[in-house]
Amino acid sequence: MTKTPRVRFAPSPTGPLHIGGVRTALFNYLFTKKKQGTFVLRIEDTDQNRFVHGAEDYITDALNWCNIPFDEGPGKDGGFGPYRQSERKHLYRQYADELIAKGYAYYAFDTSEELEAHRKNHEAQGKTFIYNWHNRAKLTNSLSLSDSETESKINSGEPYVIRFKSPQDEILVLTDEIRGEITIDTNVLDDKILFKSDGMPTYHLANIVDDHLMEITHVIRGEEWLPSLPLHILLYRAFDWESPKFAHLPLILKPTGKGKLGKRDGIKGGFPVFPLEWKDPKTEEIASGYREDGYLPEAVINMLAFLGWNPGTEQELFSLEELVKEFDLTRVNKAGAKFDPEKTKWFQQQHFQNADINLHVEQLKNILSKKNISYSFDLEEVVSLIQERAIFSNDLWDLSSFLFIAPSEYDEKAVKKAWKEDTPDLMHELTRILSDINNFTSDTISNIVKSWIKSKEIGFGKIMMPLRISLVGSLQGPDLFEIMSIIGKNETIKRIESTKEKL
RNA sequence: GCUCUGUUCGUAUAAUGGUUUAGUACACCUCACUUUCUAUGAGGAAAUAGGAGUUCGAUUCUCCUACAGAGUACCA
Repeated sequence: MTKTPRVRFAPSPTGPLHIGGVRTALFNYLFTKKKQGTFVLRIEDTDQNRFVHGAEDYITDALNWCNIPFDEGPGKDGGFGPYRQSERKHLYRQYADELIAKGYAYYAFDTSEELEAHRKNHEAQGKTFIYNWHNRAKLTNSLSLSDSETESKINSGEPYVIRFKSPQDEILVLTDEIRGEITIDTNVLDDKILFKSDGMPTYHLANIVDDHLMEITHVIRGEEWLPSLPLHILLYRAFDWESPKFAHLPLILKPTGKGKLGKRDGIKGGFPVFPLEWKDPKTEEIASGYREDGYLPEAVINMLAFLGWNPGTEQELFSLEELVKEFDLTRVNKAGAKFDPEKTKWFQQQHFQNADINLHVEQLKNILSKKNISYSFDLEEVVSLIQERAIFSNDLWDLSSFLFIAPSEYDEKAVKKAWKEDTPDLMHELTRILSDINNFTSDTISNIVKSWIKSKEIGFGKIMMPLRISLVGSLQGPDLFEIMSIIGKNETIKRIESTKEKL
């Protein structure tokens, strides 16, 4: 009997959460929800220098918008709080001390400058400087110094860090849920700092302590953490704690070129890399977000889920519930995936088409009231007319604005193509025909107008194109007869006549 | 440099030690539909990085090479 999982998403509040982070959160969510487990949000703010105001709110807002809210986290205590590492500061020191007492860690007094000099020195000789068994006896630490020397240095207030004493001559075989076995020689590991001279733990210590204390069963995180896995496993061993299972997700790469997806790629490619819009508090710079660009959260989630995962069937369109049901960590890919903005748009289009029409009616209503536009149409009719050509909610307005506002300018190319010498006369005749129609529905208009055109033995384009220009302003848009029935007889005739005058 | 990880059409991916002419989707091209622009439908082109080995048989397993990514901070 396996216990219900507890997973955590542990971002640091150094800026807006980008879609790679959202995907990590999503995979955690899907994994744990499939087994009725718990999704914990933990804020890793041990580096006070990089703290960005508003970033934490952004993270929770983004998760909520995506419909993957956390069960436990800041403001939602589940008995394992607090959930910000800055608020757990007092906890970590004792664990570092425990490791020292057990001989798994030691004090080190080397300054950053000294270490930097060593690195440069080694580099010049073509070697790599690693702070570990190889040379720690030659450096300034509690292993090379006598106990009294160490004590006096500490008592005199000299700054120090606590380092992990990584073992010598050991081959570690680690298991990753996605990648399988990973082999590593401990001799290439360095003695990572666990506790900084500013009194804060580093990521590694805080992470292991918190995962243990919060009873995390599965650590699902980005591939960039894979190189730290040996250290983390070693730490669990040193504490004599049961280690959670680990899964490292493939990275999301730039759509073109090399490297992982970054903020600049979005600007360059004209697509958002953030779920929500973000305004940098310092530079006032605005980074666009999927929400503000009109994407549905379902579409973003669906797209993200398919970056590095697939259900093994040919189904591509999934609701969140379906994803929860189908998700399986073993079906996650190992290789990094290039991000595809086009495919994202396709997911959006599909979800937009499948969405409830009332949602679109509401959206359009909001847009209209924002623009202060009064109308007398049935908006549901308007939406059903244009829905199939819309991808984003803003398209709803772009595609229907001509219904609400008569065209005042006409597309030049269209006019040149369609407005000929005999057009005014034909249009005049058309208005007379239209005005005689009593039942002004699209079917009736269509029948009457079409048979009139046929009887005149001229091409459809001769009538339909100038008519479209009159009603729409350009040679675009949905079915003309539907348009006429929505805007009504009077408006239709009015538009034809005013166009005739202007052209 | 060193360590780890990875490599199937342009992109995301499926499949299996043999029933595969390697499937699907996006993008691309062609055609159809249409009064126009979309949308839609039908069709097309397009891939197992290279080399060796194991095997009756490898895209699938092993090794080497190449390439790519990540890590290599008192950042997470």
